[in-house]
Amino acid sequence: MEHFIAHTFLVHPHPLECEAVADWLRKISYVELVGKGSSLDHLIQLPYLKDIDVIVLFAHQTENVAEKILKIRKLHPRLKFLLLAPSPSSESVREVVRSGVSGYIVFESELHEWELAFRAVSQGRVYYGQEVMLRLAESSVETFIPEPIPTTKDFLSKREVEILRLVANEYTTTRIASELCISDKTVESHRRNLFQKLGVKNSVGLTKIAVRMGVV
Amino acid sequence: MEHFIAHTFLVHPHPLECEAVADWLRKISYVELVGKGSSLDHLIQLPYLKDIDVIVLFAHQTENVAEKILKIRKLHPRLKFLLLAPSPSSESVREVVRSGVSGYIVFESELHEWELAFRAVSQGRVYYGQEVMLRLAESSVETFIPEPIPTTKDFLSKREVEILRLVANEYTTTRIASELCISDKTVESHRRNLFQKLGVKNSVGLTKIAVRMGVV
DNA sequence: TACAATATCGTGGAAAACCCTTAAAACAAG
DNA sequence: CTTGTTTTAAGGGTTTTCCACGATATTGTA
Repeated sequence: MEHFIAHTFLVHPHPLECEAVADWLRKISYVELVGKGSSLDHLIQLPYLKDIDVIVLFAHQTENVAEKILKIRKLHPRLKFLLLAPSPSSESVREVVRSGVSGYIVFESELHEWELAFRAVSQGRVYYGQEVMLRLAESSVETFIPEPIPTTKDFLSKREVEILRLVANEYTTTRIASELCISDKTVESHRRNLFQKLGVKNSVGLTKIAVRMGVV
Repeated sequence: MEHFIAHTFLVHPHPLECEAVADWLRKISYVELVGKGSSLDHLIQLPYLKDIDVIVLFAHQTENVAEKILKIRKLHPRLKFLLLAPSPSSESVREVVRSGVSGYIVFESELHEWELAFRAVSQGRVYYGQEVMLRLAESSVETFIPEPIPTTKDFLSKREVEILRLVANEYTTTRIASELCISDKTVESHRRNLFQKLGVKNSVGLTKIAVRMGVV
């Protein structure tokens, strides 16, 4: 049982593999595949673009990908991208991440990692594979921390971020309530909504995300 | 009420300030000042060196400090250093941190921050002030993550680290118990010991430390 | 203005976490 | 072989979290 349905669009340059992957995606309970195409260009004139949650993008070279993503994201900032690509170079990884992809893993990733990445992305979090992280680490830290966060923050309301911060600061529900002058029950509601939106099931999960988001 | 007593040695190059700071330290309930000196060199031939928990080190220039610390730590790896120093340069910060100081804050830090740093260090965690972190971020990431961790891990037993990992992975007590084939009560014991050792009061706190330690 | 998202507050109940105390076996180090 | 730490465990509590159902007011925006 999943708490969410991700309306997903698949981009894969090889028709056969595109089809195969599409079928495979359709079998996943929380994925609703709304379309597929061989390149990002086909995507732009789609009428139902704004109903899409996640774009799963297979790219064999990351040359112009970053700017295309940037262009699309400018029109539809809520769109999330999960990029599957070859092991990146330190130079390319930077601009790709800055373009605002929410997830970035290499082709060689295990199914398990794919799952993790997809769930993270479709729930508004970010996920970078080990190889990507390594390259990012070689590049400057400054460009790496701030960029991917906004997606997540936009996804949460102001109040929710506030609650998230306090939860991750070891405040109890009661304490948060009195701090914000609202009812315990309201705090619980927010907390529950956070669970749902972030796809975790308790405060420990929230805390890890809060750390990753940098709200603590 | 504190859960710990930190046997502390103070190093300050200026006699007057050394005396003043020493007195100030003595007033703190969980500090037991076991000695003071004007330089690290005085420290090496101390007979009771291995009964010391924390060395609070005021250093106006960080030139040779790193190697001195390294030398001392080689003989007494359990010794923790809290370094008070001027705002560091990107070059110096790296080697200082690599020398294994557990805490590093600037002279200008507020009392509040001093307290945080001291508690962290004496409990085997690490604490770097904002300024230090910034400089570290400018330097490479790789050199920054791994070094300070071992102190913390030494401080925890193997089993405790294991429990910590599972807690931070959103496992419930019952789940952990069945995973490790031990009683719920045992898991609770470990969890409580972790609270005590790490100076936090719930699993959210543990989680944050686990993330910092890199066990998740 | 109507619709969606957000923020608010509730009941009731089950599960998990947390607190205090005690203590025995296993083990390493001195 | 004693001493300290780790790992194990239990009884008997309180508090907090989490879940499953609501419900109403506010706000922003198409």
